[in-house]
Amino acid sequence: MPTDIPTDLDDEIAVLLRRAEQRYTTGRRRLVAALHNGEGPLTLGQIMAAEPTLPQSSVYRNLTILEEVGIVTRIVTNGDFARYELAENLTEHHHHLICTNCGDVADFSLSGRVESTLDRALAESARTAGFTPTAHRLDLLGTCADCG
Amino acid sequence: MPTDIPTDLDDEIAVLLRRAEQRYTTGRRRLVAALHNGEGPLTLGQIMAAEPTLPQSSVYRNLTILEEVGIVTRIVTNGDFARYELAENLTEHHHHLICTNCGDVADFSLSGRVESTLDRALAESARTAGFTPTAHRLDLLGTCADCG
DNA sequence: ACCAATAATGAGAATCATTTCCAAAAGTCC
DNA sequence: GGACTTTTGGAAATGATTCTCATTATTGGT
Repeated sequence: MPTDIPTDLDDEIAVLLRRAEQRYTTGRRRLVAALHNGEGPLTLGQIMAAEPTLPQSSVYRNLTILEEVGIVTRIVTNGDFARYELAENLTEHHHHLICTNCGDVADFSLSGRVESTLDRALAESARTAGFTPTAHRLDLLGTCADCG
Repeated sequence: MPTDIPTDLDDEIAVLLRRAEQRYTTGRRRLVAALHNGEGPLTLGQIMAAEPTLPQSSVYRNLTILEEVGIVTRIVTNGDFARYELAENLTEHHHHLICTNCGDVADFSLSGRVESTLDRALAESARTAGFTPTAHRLDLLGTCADCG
């Protein structure tokens, strides 16, 4: 479980934090590492399992700060707790497979062709509604491989 | 504010409830009416504003029951509270415009052509991941007309 | 319509993920 | 190194949602 972050990702995060006058402390780096290591967005419990010595209150606080700075995205799928992942600026545009049985969430991507068809259609719908879009979010609900 | 439900919708809901050995009481009908009247998914507060005499605990309890029966869908966009709307079986397939400023949620739809392009692409992604899809969920995030 | 049996209601208490407090520890800058 | 500012961590507070349980409504049989 080497909590490693690629150097360029680490640097990018350092810049974002500095720009917001926030420090890139050891605890925050370990938190980022846990998110980077996980496949798909993680619950608080999963983060704490990966980094058991980080205190809960600090994890919550830092997740909030990292979200404000644009390093972390908080998502609420449907269950009782939130999940956190690195923001798309720092990773790649992707979507989520949400298992309605066990609650687990995995990532997937669509082809660029489908994405742009979608983006065009969404832009059109937004314009009609006088809505200024900044991002979209697409989830597929169903049963994951483990839940058969 | 005539809390009216179209007869066929009302009948359909009655059938779903009876099938689940649940009663279609006055309180539940008023709850359904509030959801039907609202444009877009409503928070508990918005429901209570529309039907101030319904007690909170009953609203919560009935929302849960109606969700289990497949009459209501609970969605959590990102804020601190859940929102509720009539299930798609009873309405029409649609998506949500989520204002990241004021938190309000409005409905919109895509053309059948875009929807089927999307469905095909999603089915393919799901198969690759060994995932059995049952539905998809697509949100557009941004700023609503009111928030300029 | 009336009765017994069963399900739903309502007011408040309990739950639990998340936030907040604040004194102690760490980082920053000169 | 020292003063200053930010972060930390443990524990207490918050607040949306859920549960409890005595009371009330609804149903089906007669």
